[in-house]
Amino acid sequence: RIMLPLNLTTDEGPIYVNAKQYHGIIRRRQSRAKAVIENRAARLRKPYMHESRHRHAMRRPRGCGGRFLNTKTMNNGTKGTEGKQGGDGQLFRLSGSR
Amino acid sequence: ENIDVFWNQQLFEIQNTPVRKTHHEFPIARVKRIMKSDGKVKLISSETPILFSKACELFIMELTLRSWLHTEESKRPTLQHCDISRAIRNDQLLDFLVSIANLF
Amino acid sequence: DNNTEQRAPQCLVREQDRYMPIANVIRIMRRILPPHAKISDDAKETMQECVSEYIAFITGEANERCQREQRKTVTAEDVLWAMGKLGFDNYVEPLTIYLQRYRESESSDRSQFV
DNA sequence: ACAGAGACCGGTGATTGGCTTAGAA
DNA sequence: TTCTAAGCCAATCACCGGTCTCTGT
Repeated sequence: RIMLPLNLTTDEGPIYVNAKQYHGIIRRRQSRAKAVIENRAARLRKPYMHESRHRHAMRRPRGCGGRFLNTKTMNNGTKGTEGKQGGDGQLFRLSGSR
Repeated sequence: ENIDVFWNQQLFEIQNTPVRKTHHEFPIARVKRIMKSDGKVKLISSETPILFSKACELFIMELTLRSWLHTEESKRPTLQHCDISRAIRNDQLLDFLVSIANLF
Repeated sequence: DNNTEQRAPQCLVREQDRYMPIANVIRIMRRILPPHAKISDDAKETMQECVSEYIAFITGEANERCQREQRKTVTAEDVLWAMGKLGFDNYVEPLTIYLQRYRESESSDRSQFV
């Protein structure tokens, strides 16, 4: 086991690593530090990646359990008088399928 | 140990699964892009990302299994971040991940 | 369409360039977990980051061997060699078999085309 | 001659959130 | 006990793989 050079970015104390991986870990650490400096790499993750897919998901019809539902099986009542019962096969949560 | 039977099982699967049609669990183009993120890499053989795709399957399964052992030890049904961190600290093979999975 | 994707100018490198698709990662994780097992969201993201680091770590070692031998192309043999040198001994034999079987299937496909 | 990069294109599976309640705390 | 968060569903569209030309070895 070999001790890694103390990293200033982390408050962690000495870290000992596998001798076989030591040099590779050092190289990767340098490469990542360089990438952070060049690309301003993201520290936090975005809530979603694509605006179009986000809008698609928001616009899709959902069952009363919040699930996306099959639009083909759904369309029974042509009028909007009662949308809840009938075609919606997902009215209740089935037990054991959280 | 659990890990040993895992590797015997995987070796058996690879030897016995017919590779009729080339179906990969991971997109080859993205494996190649991640490899290229290292600016020093110049050319990449066409079969290298295919090999890496299979290697990623094995790696994810091994790390998930090692993490799950700690999940069971804590009597939880949910594998969470701290289980992966414990798995990384538990084996020297995973030392290369200490930088990215910071927790203790 | 392309303009709508430019919302957060925080990072120049997109997540879809740095990580494997998370749905694929989750599918592989569930393959070895018991059916009743659950996975937290940050565990999924952590596994995603670990896989990327796994590729980059081994690629870096393989590429250094290429540079030492004055070659420009990273081959499958370079990757297998790097895995062995970095201590991933369990991966070498199964992946060697896998590579061998892959090459056999590909050469048989090409001989079929006559 | 060979092998991989890059550009193009058409098909397709990864991405995606509201509700319920399991289960982390 | 309180109340956070993971699974569930499937339709769009960004991306993947296949094919081509071009370049370097």
